[in-house]
Amino acid sequence: MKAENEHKKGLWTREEDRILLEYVRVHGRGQWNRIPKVTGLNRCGKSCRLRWLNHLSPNVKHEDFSEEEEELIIRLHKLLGNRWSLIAGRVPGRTDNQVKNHWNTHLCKKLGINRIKKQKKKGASSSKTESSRVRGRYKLTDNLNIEHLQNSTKMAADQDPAEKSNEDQADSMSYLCNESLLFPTDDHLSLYSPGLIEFLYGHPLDIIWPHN
DNA sequence: AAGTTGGGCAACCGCACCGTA
DNA sequence: ATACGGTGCGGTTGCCCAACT
Repeated sequence: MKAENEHKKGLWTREEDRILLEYVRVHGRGQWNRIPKVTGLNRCGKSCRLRWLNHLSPNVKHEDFSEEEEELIIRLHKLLGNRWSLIAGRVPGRTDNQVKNHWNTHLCKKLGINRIKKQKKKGASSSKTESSRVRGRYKLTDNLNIEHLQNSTKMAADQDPAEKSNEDQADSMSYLCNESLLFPTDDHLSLYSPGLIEFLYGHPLDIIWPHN
């Protein structure tokens, strides 16, 4: 029998939260698998990590999504698809789980997107391993080619804005992201054309554009 | 009032990646 | 080269609760 099966599952109690918070306060983040041994908390490391990232971290916002956040998520989803962690990375204070849930429960409805209805009973997981296996993986360091990104976005920026719509630029970026290129951090935002930034954020950003 | 249904969200699962010994 | 532990990710499940019958 695997040890993981001995760990408690389900919703977290206040006391469990308190123990986990105390652990992180003393030891910092990481080494999640040590938590059961160190604290006696009957949760597996993965569960502890998830609880911290999604709920206990001081960086997590717990209030409802604002209109601005929803608009940003919709724009980012148009660009990136279901890359929830990438999307969440550009929505301050929101986790990938929050973004994913909000998209599936609210935004799909708002946008009139049909989702596959969730299967209520067991036996619905047959496609899970398949979807996990087939899913194209990406990671920040995978095929990272800043020069390629720079050239591509510069090409987009060099075009007459009147001739190239933001949606076209978004399509270009979608292609780049599908090619596993990095969706830029704040440090790399300046690689984007002003038009694309405005498309993503709904308003211009105060950025110095190196290729202007 | 009791039972049923469906939405919302927290949490789990399985897989992939990364670093290191 | 490879085995292994730790971590990250997206899809899915299951619980809770309000609305409905």
